[in-house]
Amino acid sequence: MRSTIHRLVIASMAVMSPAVLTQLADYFKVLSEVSRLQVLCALKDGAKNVTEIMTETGLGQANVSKHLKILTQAGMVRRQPQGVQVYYQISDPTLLPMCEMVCQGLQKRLHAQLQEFR
Amino acid sequence: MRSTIHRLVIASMAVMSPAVLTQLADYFKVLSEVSRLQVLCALKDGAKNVTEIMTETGLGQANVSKHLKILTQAGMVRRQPQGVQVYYQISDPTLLPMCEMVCQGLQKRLHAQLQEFR
DNA sequence: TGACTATATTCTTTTATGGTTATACAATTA
DNA sequence: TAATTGTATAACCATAAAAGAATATAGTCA
Repeated sequence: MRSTIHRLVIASMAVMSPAVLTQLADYFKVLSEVSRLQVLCALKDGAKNVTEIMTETGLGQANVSKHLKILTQAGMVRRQPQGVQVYYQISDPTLLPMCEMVCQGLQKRLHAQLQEFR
Repeated sequence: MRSTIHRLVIASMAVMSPAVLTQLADYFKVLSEVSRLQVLCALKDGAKNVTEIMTETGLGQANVSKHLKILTQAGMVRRQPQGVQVYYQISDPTLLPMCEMVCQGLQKRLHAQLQEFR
């Protein structure tokens, strides 16, 4: 039997207009690049400035700056200038739980595939 | 104070290898296209064949077929041939709850932005 | 003001992908 | 077997975007 939350989810998906789907797609597109996920991981436990993010991720300066702009515009990170430096931190509280949810799903799927070899 | 689940999530993000990030990015990339979200919405309450999906989404035949292949390879939908027709249905149970979670986040963000005008 | 550092932006190249058209393949029926 | 219907694939074009190099901007200090 389907849980209440599951039925609610289905109901909400039923009424998704093209505009909402576009926003959803845009959100996922931001997360569909390894470099941006690396940047988010670098910010997992607090604010960092651009240089720190560069060294932690190994990405180039222009690259990091561009990705940070995309993440900021998507509302996922918050920008905080401090003198010459600019600190960024994750601002979207649903972001990490969602990534965790997806990872668990991927893990389960691999586990199921593994079972088929036995 | 941070909740337990939040700390667990942070802990798991901390150990994400490039390989895992790549898988995550690939997963999100599949969901980053409006057409594919439309297809998933068309399947929200049960299996449909390709023709039915075409009429519900308004997408072309080749287009739908390609998107369904991508969704299938990503493990999000399951393929079931029935004679000449091929039925597809959502196979990833975390998919709809995750979309719902993101939509609520987007909604909250817009609501907060709206408050700033008052 | 001038020099220096940190970050942002512009430009270019390259690659990836969505959509369409045409074609191929598979299953059913005459 | 031939014809028809449903689905998949191939080839093409157009667009989008990621990465790097060069340049611009902003803040700090001498």
